[in-house]
Amino acid sequence: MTITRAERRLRSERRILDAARALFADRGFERTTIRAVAAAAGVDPALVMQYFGSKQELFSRAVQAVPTKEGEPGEARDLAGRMLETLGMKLGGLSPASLAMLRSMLTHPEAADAARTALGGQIDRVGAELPGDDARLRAALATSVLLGVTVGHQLLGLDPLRDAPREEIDRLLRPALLALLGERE
Amino acid sequence: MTITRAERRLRSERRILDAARALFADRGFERTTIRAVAAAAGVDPALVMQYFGSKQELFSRAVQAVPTKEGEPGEARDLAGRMLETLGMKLGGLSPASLAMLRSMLTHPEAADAARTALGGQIDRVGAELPGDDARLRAALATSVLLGVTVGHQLLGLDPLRDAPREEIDRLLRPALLALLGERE
DNA sequence: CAAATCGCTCAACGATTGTTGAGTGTACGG
DNA sequence: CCGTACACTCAACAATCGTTGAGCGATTTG
Repeated sequence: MTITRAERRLRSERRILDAARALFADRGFERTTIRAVAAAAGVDPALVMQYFGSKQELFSRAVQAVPTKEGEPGEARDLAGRMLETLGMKLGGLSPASLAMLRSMLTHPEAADAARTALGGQIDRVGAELPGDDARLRAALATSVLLGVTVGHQLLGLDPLRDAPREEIDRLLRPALLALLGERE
Repeated sequence: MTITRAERRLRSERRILDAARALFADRGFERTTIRAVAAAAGVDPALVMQYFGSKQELFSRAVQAVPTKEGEPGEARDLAGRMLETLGMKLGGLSPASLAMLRSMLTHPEAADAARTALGGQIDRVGAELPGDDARLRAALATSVLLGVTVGHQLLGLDPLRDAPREEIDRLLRPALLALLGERE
């Protein structure tokens, strides 16, 4: 029942990271102040600096995705289904870390780099499974399509998307994705 | 050859607006400082305030789209073609005003409102031309699809999209759009 | 031609921000 | 049980930001 010192530290660090993720996710990098993160974590602003060194470093740490365990429940077999899962169009939605990155990707250079890297990885992975010499372009378009729906749904909150059940979105999106990926499968 | 006083004022106002649009478009609202806008326009920061009242008001004015003349050259007849044109996937790309709005839409509340309004209008317009009771959802998805490609292409600069000629993107995107809009036409 | 008007600049204020260094109290190791 | 180490706070600094009010000089007006 006694809480060791190292444990206290880890606990504080996690509370700060959680608060930072939440704030970064719904206000973006610039509008999120270290003081606000500290307040939300019930901690002094100086402690945040002491643990993470700078606001930028805090952001980087907050955005680092918790390693997704391979072979999750819904595990889809076809490429389109896997893509729909990856970008959170199914199941419970995106992680706070991903949302934080997406929220700032248009206005914060480091977030843009992270987004380019993440999306680039997805593009390469999908492109490798497609035939033809426009495979990469098709993959990039398919990834951008899901990015757009995610942005419209999770970040902008477009009414028709917010109101629609996720399976309905999935159902309408799948044929479009298949058309993009080359009509095969 | 003499420049009247009113003319000088209009000229300065336009230079400020142009500079503001350019800076808002590539750094977003928060990272764009009034001092930077003034410097780019060759003017004192106080003048910007005097003309526009506040940074927010400057942003609103800078984002106001120049009224698009109806019936432009490329004038496409089918719905998919018109959508592709509207979101700048064809021709010369988006206006600086639109880019400025899109750049800030995830992090600046007023820009988000503007984006929701603009995209909502497009959704209504497209949805009105579709049959079925999921018309609005289909329209919202189609609009989000183009939003995603625009974001990936113009704002994030994803390599495969940057390198591809616009007609190629158009060619690959059209079947996907048609699949989303209901397979008709 | 005198006076009012107007485009425009200068200098500064107040608030907020990220960041820092000194200090405090308590768990820890010997 | 004592001294060290460490989690944590307090107070402040320096820079930057949006914003303001006074003032200058040229142009317009009567």
